[in-house]
Amino acid sequence: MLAAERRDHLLGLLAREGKVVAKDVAADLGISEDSVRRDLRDLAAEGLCQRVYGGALPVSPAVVGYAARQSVAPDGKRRVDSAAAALVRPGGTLILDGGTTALAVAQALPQDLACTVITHSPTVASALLDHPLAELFLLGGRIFKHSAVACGAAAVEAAQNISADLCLLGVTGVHPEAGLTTADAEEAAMKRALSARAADTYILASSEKIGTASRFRVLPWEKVSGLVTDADPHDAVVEQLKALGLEVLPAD
Amino acid sequence: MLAAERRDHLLGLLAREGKVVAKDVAADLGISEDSVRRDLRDLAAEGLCQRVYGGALPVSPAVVGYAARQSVAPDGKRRVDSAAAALVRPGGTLILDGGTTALAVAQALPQDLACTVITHSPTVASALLDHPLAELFLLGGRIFKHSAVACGAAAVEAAQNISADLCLLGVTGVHPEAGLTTADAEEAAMKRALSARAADTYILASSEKIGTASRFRVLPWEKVSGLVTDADPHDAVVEQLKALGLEVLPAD
DNA sequence: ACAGTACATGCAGAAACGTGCAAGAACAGG
DNA sequence: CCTGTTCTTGCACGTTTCTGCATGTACTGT
Repeated sequence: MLAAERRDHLLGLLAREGKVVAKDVAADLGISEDSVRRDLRDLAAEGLCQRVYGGALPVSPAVVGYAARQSVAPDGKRRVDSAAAALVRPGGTLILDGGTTALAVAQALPQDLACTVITHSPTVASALLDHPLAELFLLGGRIFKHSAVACGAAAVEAAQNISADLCLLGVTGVHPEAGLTTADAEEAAMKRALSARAADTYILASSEKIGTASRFRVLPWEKVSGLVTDADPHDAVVEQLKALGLEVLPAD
Repeated sequence: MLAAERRDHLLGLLAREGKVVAKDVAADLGISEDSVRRDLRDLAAEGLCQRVYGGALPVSPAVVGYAARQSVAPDGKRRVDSAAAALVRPGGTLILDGGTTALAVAQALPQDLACTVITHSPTVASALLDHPLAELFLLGGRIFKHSAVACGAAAVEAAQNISADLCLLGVTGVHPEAGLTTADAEEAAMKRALSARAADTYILASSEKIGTASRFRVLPWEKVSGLVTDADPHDAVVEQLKALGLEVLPAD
């Protein structure tokens, strides 16, 4: 039995039965009470349960959903996505790009945040199906399989009919001179079309993207409001971007 | 054993069993734990799994539940889906509805079948992303979460711009007098719009749907070419449908 | 107040981990 | 066909993490 499994098991018990008794679980799983207690302590530290004498109780349901999702997100991108999710205002409209980082953002949207999400990614849409409050709008078009998003003329046309407060774009390259770049021309055009429909555009860029460039330009810096990244704020490239007047949101 | 094989094996285990224990896999495959760990590390870097102490877990528990649900799909739907998939001709264009049965059809499409699939379901689209030959076109619109498909004016409008050889629709009720019915008016309208764009419309109906009716009429029998079902061909209701001139394709 | 239980902490053995290294396979170029 | 390069794989090593036990403390119910 994996340690992470135990944690899931405990969270499951909390959700299903509304409580956990350390002694019983230890007996059920055939492990020591100490391990159960340690797990519960950790979960409580992350806000996933409320520790009580003898076991643990769930915290408020909305918070659980959110925090539990956080706990299963891969650590690397986790901080970028929650920082990006925090940009979304209650009641606002968000255009969300495709790609793994954007998907992580979708999963990081708090369960108690009511907002409208517009996306051209069936994957992102699927991930948000069980979000209790998010309104979903899907942009159709021909699907580009390698990136799993709708692109092309139809998709760009569909994008013309929407508008939003915020657009979160993933890119493959973030470079001071080359600007924001990606590997496919159609994708680049689609990202441009999405960005044009939002008041503000922020770029999602995990640290390995910083300082690299791909074949096709997506946007010049002037069209971008900011950058969400987990890169070191004192990184040379990041400093250059700040000098360009870009808002850099550190993710930690 | 090829490295790519190992990766597939690991992903398969994750999907089927919901976890991977490095030690066990190493013993099973007769390779070192180091290789397993390296693979898991790589997969985690690509966001395909979550690395934990002792092994790995799927990225999202929801995905597992989903994959597990598929794998234990009742035999009934399985046979309906392959019978329906057989209706698709090489090079043809298929409009595929949303819902679990349609999803099963998507997964039953032979890997060597080149065709175009048009769908308003992000879930179906996601499922076909890894089909090597299928061309995918997504119909956008407001997402109705309970059924996980795009519906409404925008979606209907998007449907006007496409046409296809075959339309496969799932419904919740199949009744000789009431016709084909479903539980939601918007969904019913969307299904009508899809059906209107295809030369032939076939209905996907696992046996429990036969003889029942829901609130909203989707189509009259005249607009339907046939029915794919795993119900007994000599069932009274099925015989009635045949008498109406319907082609009934048995699934076995 | 007292007994019984739950708890935190420290500790030690075991297991898992990351890294560097070397042997071998696969491959490209001559 | 040979050679140099790159990639993969397994092993060894030191490090980190986990787990159960022991100990002393805190809490609960009678």
